[in-house]
Amino acid sequence: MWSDNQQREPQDGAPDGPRRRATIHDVARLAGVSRQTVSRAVNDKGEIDPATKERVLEAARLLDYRPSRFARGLVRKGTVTVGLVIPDLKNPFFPEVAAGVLEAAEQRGWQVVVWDSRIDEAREREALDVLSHQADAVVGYFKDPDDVLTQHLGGMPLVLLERGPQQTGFAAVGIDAAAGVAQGIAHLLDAGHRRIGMLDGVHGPGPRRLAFLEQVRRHGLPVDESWIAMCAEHSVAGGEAGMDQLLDAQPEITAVFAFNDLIAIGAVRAARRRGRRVPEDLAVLGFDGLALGELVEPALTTLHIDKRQLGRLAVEQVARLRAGEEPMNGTEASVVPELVVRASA
Amino acid sequence: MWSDNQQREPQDGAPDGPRRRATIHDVARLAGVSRQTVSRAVNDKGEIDPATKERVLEAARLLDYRPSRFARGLVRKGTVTVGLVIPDLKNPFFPEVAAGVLEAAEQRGWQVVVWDSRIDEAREREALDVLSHQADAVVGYFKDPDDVLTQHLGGMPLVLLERGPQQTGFAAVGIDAAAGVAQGIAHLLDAGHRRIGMLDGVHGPGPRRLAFLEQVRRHGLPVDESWIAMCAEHSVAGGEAGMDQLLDAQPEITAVFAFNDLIAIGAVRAARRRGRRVPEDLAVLGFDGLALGELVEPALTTLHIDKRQLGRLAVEQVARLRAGEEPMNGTEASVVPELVVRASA
DNA sequence: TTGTAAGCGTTATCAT
DNA sequence: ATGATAACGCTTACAA
Repeated sequence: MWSDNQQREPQDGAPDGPRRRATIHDVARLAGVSRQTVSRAVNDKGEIDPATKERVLEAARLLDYRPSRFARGLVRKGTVTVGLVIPDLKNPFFPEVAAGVLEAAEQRGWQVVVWDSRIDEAREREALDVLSHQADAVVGYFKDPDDVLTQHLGGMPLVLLERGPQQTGFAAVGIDAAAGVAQGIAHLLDAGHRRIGMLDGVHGPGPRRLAFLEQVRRHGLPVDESWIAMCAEHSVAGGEAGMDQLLDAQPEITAVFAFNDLIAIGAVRAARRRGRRVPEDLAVLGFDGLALGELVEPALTTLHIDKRQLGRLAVEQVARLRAGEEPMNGTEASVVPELVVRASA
Repeated sequence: MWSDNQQREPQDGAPDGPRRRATIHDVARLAGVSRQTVSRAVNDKGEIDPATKERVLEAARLLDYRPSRFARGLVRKGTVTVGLVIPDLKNPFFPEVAAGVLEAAEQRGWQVVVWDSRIDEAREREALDVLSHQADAVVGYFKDPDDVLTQHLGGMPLVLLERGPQQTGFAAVGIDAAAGVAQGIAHLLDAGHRRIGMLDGVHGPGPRRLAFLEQVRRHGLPVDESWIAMCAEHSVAGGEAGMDQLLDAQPEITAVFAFNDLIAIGAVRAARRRGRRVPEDLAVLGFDGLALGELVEPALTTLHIDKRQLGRLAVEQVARLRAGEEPMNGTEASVVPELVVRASA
């Protein structure tokens, strides 16, 4: 029987190995119907006898049949998968961005496959290599310049997170650092500070540092490289180390602007460890608006960013790209920080 | 020319709509070669003239051609996608679990599509409905009982997170709450506490509460329902509310064991707000070991869980399931908490 | 080096 | 109500 079906049956060496998955054909055979009928039963379309339907479903159950998503995808269009590349799941900032991406994607019926690049450029590229085969578009944080990205993209649409128009030609969603920092420095100025340092988190002169320098110069405050310390890590530990450095270089500062909240919290800890009271002796201003900032002592004054919105905007850009519309750059699509005054500054 | 190709060209109504994606066929036509040759060029196999290869690649570029992942998946086996369902990306606990899942999945060359169920059982089911069509297995947090899950699984393998053998017949990865709580209560006892309350986070008598009751009774400490308060939310706010409740019901307690760190931090805040010093008047013990616990004041004593490991173990279970091996339950595969003593207790 | 043919597992269309 | 047949877009033999 079925002698024409020269299906290579598994050798049955291992008693319980991962056998070949059952196909619609197998189910049809077992139920004694055509594949079409199986399809109808499984997708419960009408036009099928309840009795045969039950029989088919039973056969499917028996064989542990699940339709191949590939075969389905091939014939039913419209399954969209976007890749999301995040640098560091341990920084509370990024899970919130991810939440925004997931939320917006779900509303459109899209799926999101996530990659944790762990702040490693090689891993960023690796993510692109893989995702360019598995996703319809990618959203994420990348350090590489446009040409390198293009190389690993294989033509797949990309939306960059936190990149301004000067930094990339790709579609992007930015943070209006200038607007944020202006508020922050104004606040420090109001409190009487004239000697303000910065704890930066990136090497090149990124938007936050640039904005800082502009504000500080506009108000005629003293500043040069020694007023800016680099934090190797975007973490509390990184902030502590950076603050130590900064305080060694410029002991006279009365306020610091930190690249992000984690660094700011580290700065507070280092300052206190060195005997300075915060904010009395040293004011600390963060950038992020993490929930965490409310829980530390003193509570962190910070430039709050709507992280979910950042994620949502990115998905919106993907939609534009897919629709063939003109993508926006990180100035046109951006979220603007809002000063939240708490105790630290 | 090509008059046999009755391809329905897009009506070209919208000038820039999302046209039909180019297929390997289109590229072949444009380059004047067979589809096979295109395939060779794109996947850069050998056996192809460098000149034609270049010509093909150019054509592909022109048409913005990207191979269909569905067609590919159909013919090349081995693309594995696992779904990950997480209840709350804003609780720092879960991103770390996710990081573990991502890490282990990546090592196996698997992809992970993530769903945020936002602690909503309806959304959990929805996630299963979708993922049962798009993933090869699912890992995650689910509240529904086994039979409901089965219904939405469509035969797809499932690995439950933080579920013991009494709670599910599915494969699972658990947390050895009993071992953890034993350490915690012993510590409180050592410090002289005899009146210990609990801030629970789930309604039914979950493993943490059960373990708490067992320890407390074993040591002959007083306890009844009034010693346990429910926190509606697993958050700092939830912890504050719960602590208020507990302190109203049992003002005499000198220590609390909290369902998780966020709740514990809320408890500290509520206690202090009500004029109690922590830990002098009231000791607070958390459960999670969030990094955050080191940053609050006083630093949180907690039962630390290796969250990444939890995620890794879950992926390992998926591998077993796929290999047809016997899955483990949440006792066989589990992570055991470790007491980390800091200032709060 | 290149092309032809067969199949991967499904669904849509059109008969029956 | 059910079945045949033709796609869907790609890769892997096998020929040429």
